[in-house]
Amino acid sequence: MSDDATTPRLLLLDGHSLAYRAYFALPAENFSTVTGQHTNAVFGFTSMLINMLRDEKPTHIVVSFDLSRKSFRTEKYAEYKAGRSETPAPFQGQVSLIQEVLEALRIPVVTKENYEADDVIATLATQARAAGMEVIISTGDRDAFQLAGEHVTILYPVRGVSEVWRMTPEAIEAKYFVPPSRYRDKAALVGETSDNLPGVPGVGDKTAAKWINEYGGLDGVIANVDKIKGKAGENLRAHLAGVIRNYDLNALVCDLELPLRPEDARWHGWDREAVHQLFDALEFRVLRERLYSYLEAVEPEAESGFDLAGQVLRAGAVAGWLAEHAVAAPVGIAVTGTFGRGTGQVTGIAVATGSGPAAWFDPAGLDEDDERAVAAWLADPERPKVLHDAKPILLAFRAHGWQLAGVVTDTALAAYLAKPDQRGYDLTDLALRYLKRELKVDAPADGQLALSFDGDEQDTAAEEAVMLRARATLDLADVLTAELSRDGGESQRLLAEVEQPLSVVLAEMESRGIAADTDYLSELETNFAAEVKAAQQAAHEVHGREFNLGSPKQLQEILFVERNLPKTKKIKSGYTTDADALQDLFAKTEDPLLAHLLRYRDMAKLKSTVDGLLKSVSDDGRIHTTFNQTVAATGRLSSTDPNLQNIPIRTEEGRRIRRAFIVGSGFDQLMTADYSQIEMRIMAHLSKDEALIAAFNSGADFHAATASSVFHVELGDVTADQRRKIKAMNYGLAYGLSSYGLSNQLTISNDEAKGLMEEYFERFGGVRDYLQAVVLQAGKDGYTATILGRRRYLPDLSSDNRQRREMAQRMALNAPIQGSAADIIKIAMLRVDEALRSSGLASRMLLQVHDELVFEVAPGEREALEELVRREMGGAYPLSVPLEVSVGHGRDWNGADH
DNA sequence: CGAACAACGTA
DNA sequence: CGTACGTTGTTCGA
Repeated sequence: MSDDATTPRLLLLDGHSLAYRAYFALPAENFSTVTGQHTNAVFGFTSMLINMLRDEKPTHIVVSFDLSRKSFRTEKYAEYKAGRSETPAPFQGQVSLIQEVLEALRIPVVTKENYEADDVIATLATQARAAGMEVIISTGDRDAFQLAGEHVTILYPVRGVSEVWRMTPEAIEAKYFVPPSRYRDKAALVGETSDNLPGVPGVGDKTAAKWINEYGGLDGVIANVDKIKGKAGENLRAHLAGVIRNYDLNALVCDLELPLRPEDARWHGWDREAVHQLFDALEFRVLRERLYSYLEAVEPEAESGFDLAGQVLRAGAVAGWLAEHAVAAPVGIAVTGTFGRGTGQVTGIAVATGSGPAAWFDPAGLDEDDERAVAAWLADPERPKVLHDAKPILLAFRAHGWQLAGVVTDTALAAYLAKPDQRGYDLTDLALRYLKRELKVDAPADGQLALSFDGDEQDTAAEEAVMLRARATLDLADVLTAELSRDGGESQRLLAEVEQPLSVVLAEMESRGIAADTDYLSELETNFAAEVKAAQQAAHEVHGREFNLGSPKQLQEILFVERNLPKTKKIKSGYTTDADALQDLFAKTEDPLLAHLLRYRDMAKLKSTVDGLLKSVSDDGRIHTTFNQTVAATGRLSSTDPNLQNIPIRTEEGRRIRRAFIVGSGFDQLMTADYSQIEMRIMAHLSKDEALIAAFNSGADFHAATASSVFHVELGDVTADQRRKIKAMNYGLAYGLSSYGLSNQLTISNDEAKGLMEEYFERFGGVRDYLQAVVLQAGKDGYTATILGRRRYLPDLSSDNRQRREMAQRMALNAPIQGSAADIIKIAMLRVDEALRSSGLASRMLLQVHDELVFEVAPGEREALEELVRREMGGAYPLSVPLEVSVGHGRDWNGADH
């Protein structure tokens, strides 16, 4: 029953006692800040506390401290705890620091004049038991053992700060031979050196226990004192007064008047910002990580209510409200509406101030003054705003005719930079995680929200919810800004100087879209559909009956059972039928069904791609993708609805789809500009490998140049096969390629692949050293970083599971390279955008495909645009090798290839 | 009807 | 047993 998750668990700590233990367990000279403050006791105490939070999962916590060395016990017996040495100098001041830690963690501290911490703990433990709570007590003072019971456990620190003994009644009885209820009796007889309470000479735990158990407690021992024989008996009679005094003094007081009841000590979590600042000051790096990783894993407990002075503004009231509340201090903005495809419609706008007032208004219900005021406010870069995921909102505002400027924090982008591996960055989730605030309140309970609106009785729950989101966004910005500042400002700069400005550029690109030739797409669709049908019929004919070629399940049955073909690689549901495997099978068996099947797959894929594109053409004849800025853990963008970053290019038939992306009216042609081998260039830069850098600086074909090095042949003598193999290596390196993988891809033996890799690293040893160093460093830091300091956390690097660990290692190899490439093209996009703006060119940027940018060229601007783009892309970031840009022009995306 | 899986397009 | 994505289609269980 004590495991019942609903039973409240109270953790009681003796602050002084634990701090003192920590002080002697950790060498003071190893724990001090730059200012000379010793922190060993603070560190040890906090470490013990975190462990107990983790292991005991208390719902309620109280820490008690002794107020001074004097107490009612010293009044009774002046020698009590006398003889203790003076408090060591390095311990001075650490208790107050511990209290600061507790304050930041929002853990209450209770003290009582004239009593010791143990008495406070005994009182709270007694009250908590009466209230049905589980109690966990941690103290280095053994007197507390008398409190142990079925629902009261003592954690007694031993050896350093990381080990405690769980002193259950059974453990106490096993160690001292008496139950907790007789612990006082035993302690009175044996004495307690640390309290300066001498016991009976020659009497230890065993003798005392024997007497106690024989006579039924200390009372019985005293009553029968004359019956006890021997030297021990004599000593007992000689020291009986001391024993009685000990018994009197070691009683814990269980009925103190305290300012707080156990029920009031429910732990609602911590002040993230305060912890951040305090741990910064204390220089607790590791401890902070431990605390964060534990506390963030805990299911947050939502705040039940939240004060917000919100009002629904009617037409004519908006201008005034904004003038009063949305001026110099940042406000949070949340909107409702529909978004996507480069546009949007806003149906409601909420604005929340940090001080409390919030408002909601309907953008369709504004009078002329309001409309002007809202437009001026939104467009004013000097009136700061905080939004969650500003891009779609910006697009919806634009559709309304409003410009948006002055976005100081986009909390979605901030949360992404803080933890780029998250599934999503939904405001509701973030509010719960970072603010412990529940936003999904359909019908707020009474008194949760003071909402004043004049006039008509109406349901305002929806408006309240949006205002709460606006406020949460504002509050989230503070927390995330603090979070991103932990690395010395690099992340904050990445946010303010790259991601946030980029979101505006992306919004423009989405808004523009790219012109599509729908007639041509329809024609393609018909063509591919016919090919699909032909391949399907041929397949059915060969096999002699109809079946669903699109069903891997049916396919397995047909291939491996009915046609009895050799088994392929195992997958969860049997054996794979993927293209690689079918190719292999065809090479082995020449079964004509396989050829038709492969043809079917190709055509069906192309057809579905064309179908998707046709469906996504907007009324303006253009396709408006959505660039997602918070999805890829490495820092890349992604493209959805439709995905324009995976339009076929490798096969001739696939390339036909690219011809459907055409130059729009009013423009002359499309231009593409892409970085050549940017990832290998980054590899050269980061690894500082002289040979690799030289290969790039030679200006020759990169794969041929590296192949000539590896195979020790002249550049002109590199064979196509040699180049092909080294090209595969070059690309594979950045992915953590194994010799097995390489042999698979090149269809060569594992030994040959191994030899190839050895030869490669023989010539490019710096690359191998770099890759090893990256994984090692990531293991130490817990994260990788790009050239702009974009982090990716990889906790699995220390996983016990080999598969997970090796996966994390490959991610660690790839993330700095792929991510730095993403950094560079993002900078390039910002530079190009700015240069286009300042040069007054009418040409426009339309798409980004990881290392490629697609432009629409305005009449007569071909040369100027090319020059501008080459300059801005090429100079985006200085590497130790040139950033080469290749450019192509054409009427369509295929023709603009190069 | 949504989740999971397989397959496959891109960099 | 090579990284990062998104989309389509099928299958399966709620």
